[in-house]
Amino acid sequence: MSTPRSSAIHRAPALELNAEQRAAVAHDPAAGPLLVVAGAGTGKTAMLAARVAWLVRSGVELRRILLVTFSRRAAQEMERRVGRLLLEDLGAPAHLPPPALPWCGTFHAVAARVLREEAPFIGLANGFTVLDRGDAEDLMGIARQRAGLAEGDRRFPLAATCLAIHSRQVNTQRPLADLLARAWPWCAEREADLARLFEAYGAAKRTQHALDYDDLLLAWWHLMRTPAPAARIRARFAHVLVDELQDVNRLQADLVHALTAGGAGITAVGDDAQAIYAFRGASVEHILGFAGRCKPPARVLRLERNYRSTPAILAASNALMADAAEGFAKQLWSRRADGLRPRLATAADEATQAAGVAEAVLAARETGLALRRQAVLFRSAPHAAALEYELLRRRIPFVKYGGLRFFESAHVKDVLAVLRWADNPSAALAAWRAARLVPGMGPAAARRLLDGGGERARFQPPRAAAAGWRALDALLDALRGGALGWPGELQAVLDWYRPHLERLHADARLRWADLQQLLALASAHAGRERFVTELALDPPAASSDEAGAPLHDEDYLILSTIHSAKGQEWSAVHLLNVVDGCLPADLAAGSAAELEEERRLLYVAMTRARDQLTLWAPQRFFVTQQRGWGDRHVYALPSRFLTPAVLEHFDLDSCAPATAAPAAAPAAPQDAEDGAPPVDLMALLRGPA
DNA sequence: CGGAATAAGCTTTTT
DNA sequence: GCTTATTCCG
Repeated sequence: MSTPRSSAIHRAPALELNAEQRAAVAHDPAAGPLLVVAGAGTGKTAMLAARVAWLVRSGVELRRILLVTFSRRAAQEMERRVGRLLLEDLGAPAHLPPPALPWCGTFHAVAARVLREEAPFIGLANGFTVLDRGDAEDLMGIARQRAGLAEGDRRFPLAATCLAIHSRQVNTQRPLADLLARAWPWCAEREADLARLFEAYGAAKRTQHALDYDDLLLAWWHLMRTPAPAARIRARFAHVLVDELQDVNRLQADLVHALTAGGAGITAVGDDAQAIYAFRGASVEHILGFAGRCKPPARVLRLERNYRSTPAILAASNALMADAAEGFAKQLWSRRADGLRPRLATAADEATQAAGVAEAVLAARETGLALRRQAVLFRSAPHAAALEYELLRRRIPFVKYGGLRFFESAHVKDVLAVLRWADNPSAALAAWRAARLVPGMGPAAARRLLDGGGERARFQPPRAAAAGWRALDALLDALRGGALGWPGELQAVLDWYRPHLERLHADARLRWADLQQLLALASAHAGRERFVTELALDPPAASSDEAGAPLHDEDYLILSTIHSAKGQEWSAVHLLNVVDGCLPADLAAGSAAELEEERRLLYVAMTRARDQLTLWAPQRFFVTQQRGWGDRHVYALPSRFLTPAVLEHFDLDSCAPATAAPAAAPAAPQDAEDGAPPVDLMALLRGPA
């Protein structure tokens, strides 16, 4: 494995901006809106932060600046950077707490805040709850069952699919029939039923005063079309800065324009080459057409000097995008020293790939490159399964972003449901979930409870459930009593839940450990109410992120889906499964547009690397995930995006099969011996794989 | 009515 | 492997 050169590590200058960046930072808002097309690694975040600081310096109050970012992670980063710049401006010592950006967050988080303030004016319950995706799915599932759609000889799409269709419809504002024909052709004949189901779903949300993610945007949008509140909101923000404009959907784009008159005071930033959220209703047309939609048309500036990657990595990335269809033409360049050529490593199979990555990561660490400055990226979460196993076996600590989340596991949801129910007695979903944990309480009894408005006092449990019900009832009373304190309340729920956990799950021990983590996480929050609401909008991004707080003192490797890696950078990047079927993904290779998005995904992944980039291509796969193939393996070809013109920029080599490791083969369960550290196989089996 | 056992379909990416 | 529907038994 090649070694990194420590001298090759550069930081984008935080204070010195280049001419293009300076022009963007100091663009006079009075001269009209501004669009900055900023390529990967061109110091976009530094520029945005500097612009906020510049606005403040020119007399704008912080609370009149709205900064919409794509993820909560990006919002925090922005807050940190702006804070630092403002402190410098003040000449204040760096250890002082930086000033907070009061209006900085995702579209959804900002929407929730705006709606809370405006709720009384638009007939929305002030204490509305926000449904996370799991909640929304459950609710859709209940509506689906109630509507009787599940019966009969024809299958009806699953709750999750229904929700996806509904969400797409809301976010693109297009007719249902259109969407079905395009993306879910096998559901087309159920159009009428789906429409009926969505009605019922909407009604259920209304009676519960609950908003799902899409409703947050939709309600905000309606608000902006109502003169009085719209005027109030517009008056509140003098400047609107929008990051990642290429990943905005129709509703969000409309919101951006609605927030200002003709685009006055808008600064939008994005890169059409990094658009990777079409599946969520995003479309590049919003960035491509942005300037023209503003009155007067927005000024367009480009940032093309890359501060992040070596020319060797940039050349490969540029070559990849040279094959792409249209967009803003740009060619990234860098003044860094050439650096190592990117590497394309072929491996016999995924286990060999995993071993190769682990060895490369360790070798780099030996040369002084900390684990957290390296990352392993992949298209979808299961691709990392073999690697996770290998890292556990070798005791290499890691944190994984994306994929199945901690808060989506059944046991965590159970516990949270009890807390939510205590928090809001009319939270039907929470009650529905929590009540059925009591043995003897089935769907019929739970429905009876809900039909009675969820009122516990007047509910008669089935005789078999009497004792269990009394315990739950007492627990809820205790939670509402407020004498337990926080996180004592959670502790009480856990004590109550433990026997149920053991009754319901064979792997109760592991799940119990998760719940202990939940407890650790909870102590960082102020109280039950805050914990429950904050969790719906901002669940920790990684499975062991905040939950595994002790890990933060140590060094650990980053594993992340490409989507979750957006806006991040690492010195060394490994990209797994750069193979047809994985990248591009089978499911996404249907249309030319989808294929282009897969190409951009590869581009995003490659441009995360500062100094070293390795693409991996295993040749043989055990296809457990695909239907019809059973346990057989399949031979894969390198990704179709690796054309000869692209490969010119790579060094090719093949990774020998793992040396001493029959252990690495996923099909061999007999390797618990040989002095290797005990591996938590169950954790893996329970994981996203 | 409740619940265990069985059968069958379904699996990307995220706020 | 997961969820969901169905079947059968107490």
